[in-house]
Amino acid sequence: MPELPEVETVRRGLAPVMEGRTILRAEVNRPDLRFPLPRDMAARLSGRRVLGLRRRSKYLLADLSGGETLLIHLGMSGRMLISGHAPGAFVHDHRPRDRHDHVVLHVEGDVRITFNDPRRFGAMDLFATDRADDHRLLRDLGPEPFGNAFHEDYLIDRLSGRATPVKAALLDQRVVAGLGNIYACEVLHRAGIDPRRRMRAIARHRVAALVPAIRAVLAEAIEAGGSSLRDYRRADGELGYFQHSFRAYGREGAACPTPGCSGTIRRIVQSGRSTFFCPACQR
DNA sequence: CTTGATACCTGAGAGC
DNA sequence: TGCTCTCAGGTATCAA
Repeated sequence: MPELPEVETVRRGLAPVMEGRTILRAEVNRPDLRFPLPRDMAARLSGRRVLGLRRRSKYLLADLSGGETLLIHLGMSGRMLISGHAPGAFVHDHRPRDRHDHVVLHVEGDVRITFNDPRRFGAMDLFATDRADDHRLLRDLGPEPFGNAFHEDYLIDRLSGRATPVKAALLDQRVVAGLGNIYACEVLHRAGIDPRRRMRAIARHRVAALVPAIRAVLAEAIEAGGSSLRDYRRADGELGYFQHSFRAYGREGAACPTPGCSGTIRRIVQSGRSTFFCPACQR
C-alpha cells in the first residue's frame, strides 16, 4: 500500500489525533514485526506526549516527550486505524480486535490508534530523537523528492553511467526517497522513458526531466489523498480505495492514455516486480 | 562498488 | 466448496 503519498496521507490523518496529546497506554501484542520491537516499548511510550508527527521517506516519525522518537514503517500491508473520537470528523465505536492488530496506542481524548499489518513487513522502533541521522533505517536514505537537495544535477551525477535500468534506479531509496513500484511506473510513463533502459543510455536532459516528473506525480497523488490507500480512518474498510486513475500501473492491455499515442500498456517483470509501461511512447 | 536474486508473511482472487 | 496457483504498495541481506 504505502509509498510516499500514502504515508504522507496517513501522517496528515494522524496528526490531529496525535500531536500535542499524551499516549496514555500502549498495547504491544507480539514481540516482533519485521524486526524485533524495541525493548520495553509499551513502558517507553506510555505517558509520553507526542510533540510532532513527521515523515521521512516512507517512515512516520513521532517525536515524543522524554527525548525519544517512535519510528513506524507500514511495509506492504500496514495500516494505521483510528477509532474513537476523531476531531472534526466522525465518532464511532472502537473497532473489534483483529488478529493482525499488533500495536494499539491509547491516546488522550478517547482515541485509539491501531497498527494493523497482516504481512508484518512493517517495522517500529524507538530511538533518541537527536540520533535520527544515525538510525540504520534512515541514515542511507536519499533526498526527499520535494527537498532542495533533490535536483537535476544531483540526479545526473548520481545515476549517469550506471548500468542499472532506470526503473530499478528510481526504486533505490538511496537515490531518492519515497518512490515505490506504483509511482516509479507512473513517473516513467509521465517522462516517456522505457523502464528497461539503462541509466548510461539515457541522455542527460532526459534524466533531468525525471525530477519534475517525480515531483508532479507525487504531488498529484498527495493531493488526491494517496491513490490506492484504503481509508485508514475507518475501522470497517467500507470505503475501499480512493478513486485514482493510474496512467500505466495495473492497466495491462489498456490503451495508453498519452495524447496522440495509440500504444497498449504492457506488463513485464523487472527484478521480480511488475512494471507497467507503454512500449510506443516510452523510449 | 554494483547488480540481481532471495527471503520474509498473509490474504485475495483466478482457475479448475 | 475447496484446492492450487499467482500476485501484492517494501526492503534487508546475500551472492556473483
